[in-house]
Amino acid sequence: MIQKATMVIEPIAPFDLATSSLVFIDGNRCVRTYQDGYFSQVIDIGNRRVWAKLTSNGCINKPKLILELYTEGSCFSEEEKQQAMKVIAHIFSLDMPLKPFYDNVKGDAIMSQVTERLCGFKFPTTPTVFESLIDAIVEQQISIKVARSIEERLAVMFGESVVVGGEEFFAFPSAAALVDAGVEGVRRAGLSLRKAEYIYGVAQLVVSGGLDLEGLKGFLDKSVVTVLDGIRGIGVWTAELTMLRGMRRFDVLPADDFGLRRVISRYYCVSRVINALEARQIADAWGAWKGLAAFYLIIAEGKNIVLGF
DNA sequence: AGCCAGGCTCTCG
DNA sequence: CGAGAGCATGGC
Repeated sequence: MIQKATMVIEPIAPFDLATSSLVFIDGNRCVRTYQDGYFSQVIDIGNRRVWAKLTSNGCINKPKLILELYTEGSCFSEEEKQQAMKVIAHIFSLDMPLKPFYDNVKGDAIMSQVTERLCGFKFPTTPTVFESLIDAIVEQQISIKVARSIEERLAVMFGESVVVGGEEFFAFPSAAALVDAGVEGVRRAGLSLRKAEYIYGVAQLVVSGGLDLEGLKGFLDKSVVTVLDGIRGIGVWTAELTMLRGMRRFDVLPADDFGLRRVISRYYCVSRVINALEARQIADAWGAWKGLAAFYLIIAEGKNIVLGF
């Protein structure tokens, strides 16, 4: 018997689900995707997981979202519904106003145009720090498309599943599941032996209690980098991407990122190759939003937005 | 076909 | 120490 619950969420304006979900387009439907106007993935609501489907029923300046939850089992409690809304609000930072960011970049001719064109874009984050950290390791060096297919494979192979109407959906794997998989198991998702070792190592650290990733949220940026950088397989880039996407620290710029430097240079330096230091200097103008701002450029590039002056 | 992608570690010199 | 090879897969 399929259980269904429907809720309405009213995010702080502006918010645009379509732009914010661009990165999920063409994702594996069994894991996480944005298609036909809805975002979907398995989310954890406490004692169980459910399949969540999110659609927009408003406009950018008066956003309204419809969240549907599906599972087979007992019907949803009020508490579970609240938790589900909380997770969705976390993923899309629905409680974070963009206006201060937009106001802050008004003096930047390029960024002000980009934010105007992409008004309501929020860089999606992950429900847990662990998910971001593992994703960031997967994403080291390889293209985003390759990384995503490996991430989807990890979920299908090792994630808990929810069955809805005969269809199986997969959550991001827990640390314990990755430890159970072993280095060889993790490698079979398409990773190099090296990366499989890194991921297994992190999972083992988490399971053993030697690494409290959620606890790092209380640390200063520098301390988080120091802790994570000390773990095998994790460098500054991986630590910074984890802070940005996993801890919603939108002021962090992963300046070592090749693609990010390329897009900054495309919009700010006539495509001249720049190093991490130059990238950080340019990004300083975006203030406490530099990481988020950088992703505005990436989305702008993806949408092939050409700026006029 | 072969090179490159949102890095990092390990090994040489 | 600094430079350079090696890594897995998919897209071009």
